[in-house]
Parts: sequence; C-alpha cells; structure tokens
Amino acid sequence: MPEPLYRQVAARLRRRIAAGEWEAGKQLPSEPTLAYQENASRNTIRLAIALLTNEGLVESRQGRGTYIRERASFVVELSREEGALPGDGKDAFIAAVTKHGRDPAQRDFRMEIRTAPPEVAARLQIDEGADVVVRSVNRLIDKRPWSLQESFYPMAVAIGTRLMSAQNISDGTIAEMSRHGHIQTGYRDEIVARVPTHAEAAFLEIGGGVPVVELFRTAYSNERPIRLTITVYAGDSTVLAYDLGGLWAHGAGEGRNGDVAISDSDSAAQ
Amino acid sequence: MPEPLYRQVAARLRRRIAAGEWEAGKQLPSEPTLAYQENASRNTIRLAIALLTNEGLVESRQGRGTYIRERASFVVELSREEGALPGDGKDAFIAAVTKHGRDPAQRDFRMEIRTAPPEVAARLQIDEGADVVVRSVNRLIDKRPWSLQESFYPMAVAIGTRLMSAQNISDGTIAEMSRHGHIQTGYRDEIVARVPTHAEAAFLEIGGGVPVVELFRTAYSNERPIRLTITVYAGDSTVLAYDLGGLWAHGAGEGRNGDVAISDSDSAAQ
DNA sequence: CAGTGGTCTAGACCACTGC
DNA sequence: CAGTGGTCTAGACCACTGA
Repeated sequence: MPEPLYRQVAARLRRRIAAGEWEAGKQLPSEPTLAYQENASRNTIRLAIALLTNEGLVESRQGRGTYIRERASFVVELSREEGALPGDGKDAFIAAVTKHGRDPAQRDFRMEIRTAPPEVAARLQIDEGADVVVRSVNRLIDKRPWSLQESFYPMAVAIGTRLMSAQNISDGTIAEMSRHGHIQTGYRDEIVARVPTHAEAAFLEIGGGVPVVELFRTAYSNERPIRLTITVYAGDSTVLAYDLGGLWAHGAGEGRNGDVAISDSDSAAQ
Repeated sequence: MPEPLYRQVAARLRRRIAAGEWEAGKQLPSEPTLAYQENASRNTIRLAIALLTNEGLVESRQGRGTYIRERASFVVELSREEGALPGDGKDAFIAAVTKHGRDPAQRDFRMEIRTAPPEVAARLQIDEGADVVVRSVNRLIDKRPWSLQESFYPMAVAIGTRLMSAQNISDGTIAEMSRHGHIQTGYRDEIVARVPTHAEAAFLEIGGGVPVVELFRTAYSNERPIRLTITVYAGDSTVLAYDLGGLWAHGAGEGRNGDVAISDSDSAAQ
C-alpha cells in the first residue's frame, strides 16, 4: 500500500537535487553510499536512479559516477524562415545558431545512396527499394550533442545536381534544387516521440530511457515531394515550436529557465 | 564485449513478436517460463521486458501477465481546422473522430479555478499565482485512452462567459469567447517529449518509461493571449502533423500501417 | 487457491575510469 | 590499484488476478 521504496528514494533524491545540494561536477554519492544512506540494497538504489535518468535529471557513466545533468532547453522554430538568407554563403544552421551567440558545429557529414525503406518511399512517393540520395549530418551546439539528421532525395531530383556530391552546398540545398527547377512550395511535418536507439542514445549522450523527438519533414514542389528530412533531438532539452495565424506571439514560450531560441530553419537541411 | 544477456533476450523476443508468434490476447510466456527458456534469472528477463515495454511493444499488468500491445497510430492534424464547424452544435473532437468512423468518448470533465503556475502565467502573460479558469477533460477513442487535456483561461477573458460554468459549451469555446469580444487570430504550439507522470501513465495505460508528447497551444486575439491548452498524448501511438505552405500534401504521412488521421482541431479545446 | 508480475535483498563478477 | 557503475544470479515476500 505505501509507495515502493525505490520511488521514495527517487523522490528524496529529486528533492535534494531541486534544493541544489549538488551542482554540475561529479555530484551524486556512489550507489553503495546511497544504499547505506537510504538503508536499501544497491539494486533498489539503481531502480531509483533509473527513474531520475529517464527524467533527464542525472546521467551515469561507467567507472566514473552519476552526475547531475545540465538542462539547457533549446526552442526550435519550425514555422519561420528566420536565419534563412539565400545566397549569403553560410549554412543556415550555422547562421541561426551563431546569431544567438551560440557555438554551432557539424560532424560526420555523409553522402550515400541507399534503397528507400518503406517510411521514406511512402513519403517521397517512390517505389520501396528504389535508390535515394541520403545526406546526413550530426550537429552540436556549444560542444554538446544536439541532433541527428538525415535528408532523403529522390534520384529524379538529385540527378545532375550537387546533391550527388559529398560536399557541403554553401548556399543551401533549397537553392541548389531551385536552380534545377525544383521549387519548394510547402512542407508537411510529422512529429513522434519514442525511446532512442542505441546509437542515438550514444551520440546524444542520454540514457536509453530518455525520450527523443523525431521530426519528419516532407518538402514539396508544385509537382512532387522533393525531399524528406528526418531529425532526431533529445526530448528533454528540445522544444519544437510553430507560430500559426496571428502575429501576436511576443513573449511566448519563455516559461522555462535557460531556454534559448534556436531557429532551425527549413533551409538548414543537408 | 558481447552484447549483455538482457539485450540479447530482448532482441530475441522482439524478433519473435515481429514474426507474429503471439498476437493480441494474453500473449507472452510468464517471467519464470522465459527465465527457463532463456536460461537466465528472472531479474534478467525483467530487464529485457522493461526494454520492450519502453518501446511500447508489450504491456504488463500485475497478477495477469505481459501482453502484446496493439499499436494503432493516430495522426493529429494541428494546422487544419477540418472538423471545426462552428454552430453545428457538436463538440469538435467528437465530430472529427466520428467522421473517421471511430468511437470518441470524453471523461472526467472538470472546471476549476486555480492559481497560475509559472509556465502557465508566462504564456498567458498574467501574474504568477493569479487566478485562472481551468477546464479539463480526458479523451478516449474506440474505448482506449487517448489524451489528457487542460485549458487555462485568464480571468479577464473568462469572466461573464459560460467558461465559468462546469457545463460543456456545445458550439465550442472559441465561439463563446468570440461572442464576448475575444476573437482568436492565431496560436503558437510548443511540443516537448518526456516520460509520463504516474497519473498520466495510469490513464494512458502505458509503462512509466514510454514517452509522452506534451503540446502547449497558446491562442491569441489581436490584443492578448486568451487561452493555453496543454494536451498530453501517448508518444508511441500519436503523430503530430503540420501542413505548411504548399497545397501538395496528398498521400503524405501514410508510411505506417494502421494509421488513422484524427483531426484534433484547435476548436476542440474545452 | 495457484499463478502472475512488483518489489527487495545479498552477494558476485565484470568493464571502465583515474590515480 | 581502488572505486565506480553495468550485469547477473538466487531467492524471498508481496499484491493482484482469475478460476
């Protein structure tokens, strides 16, 4: 009938964390120490810590310890084109983040040709198993992992363009596509939340139980889907935002401490 | 160096589920049985099942067993007003769901006056701790839990309207506000993913590690924020969708089996 | 009542970190 | 090397379900 012990322990730890008993560096006592303090077995302590981990409050690293997690939230503005300055010679992601005084970085850029899995084929309206061009990049802000992104282009769109090269396109892929007659006129976003894969958890430096948000953006010209971009963000430090209709949106979305608005505009897709 | 046993077990179970070895009813073998089959301890089996639970594949109920979860996905269209027929005398949620041949239900409608917590006060641009009218409702589709919704109204907006009553407003709260001079001209949506609270997991019938998506919709007139609606959905069976810009969106979003588009239009807020 | 999952313990060995 | 978290076992008692 009473609350299970591991939940009680988790609640006590949550309170101690909220009270600021520990801060950024090596923080929490070790599991054996907590077991002694809480008069519980180590397994029970581990259950409690697992709860806090899934909430994004702490992070454990083998051989090192369990640490209080820094929780800076970033707001991704998905209905604005702020920061998208075609022809300015700068990558849209870099430009948007730099503008907010943050330090952007991109890593592991890849260009591959793969066969379209079902969820890609359906959205691009091509045959399952057909070739698609995939351009991928991992992004960081202030040296902390931020997002994993893959963009899929139908061969009919990519052929004969610089999308077929493993080079960055300095004025953006939207501009490159438009030079070849594929003018983006709109997009559809689909958002899901799920637990991360092993690889995602590793890159985003989150526990396996911390949710990620996955954004599917299908971009269209007047004739056809021209690109699908799939972006995965750590859920506990990302807010996706849309402004629709009115112009009166000043001061909105400032409900959390430490939030920083990062415009991840559509044209940042690789 | 090799994959941990509990992950191997989880992978084997995942494969057996994908192969259709079990279906809907009481499905998985009991934990002791699996422990024998897999030549592992019961705790290891439980770790494996916890992974599947967080992925939304299975669901355990004390005293009964572990079951294969049915995974119908619903798409929530957030940028259309489909189904919003002002003055037709039907609730917008009921109308939208019925239109798709599904069975909608609403439960536990509450109207309360509370003091505004920080995240509400900031979005409604009122003082923290000021009175707000809160209208809440839990929703189900086909008798399965679907969403938890709370709408917050500044007193200045609600006063003198039927929002102050615990009755449903048959033609919708947008219509009621507009009759009193508060014309909605736009809104801002903010989306986060997180693990559910105890109460949310209980109502949505998901494990404590299955992510939920939380949608903050702040509605504006030309003068001020007039409503904040917070909706919580089970992440593994919900897709939030926005159509922006172009008109060419036919056939999009059909990448998953069993998806059903449910328009949860803005005017469905209570 | 027997069988299920939920909680909890005590102890073990391992892999990894940093000194 | 000692200390950390990661994995795994064997067993216990409990709460809840359904026949």
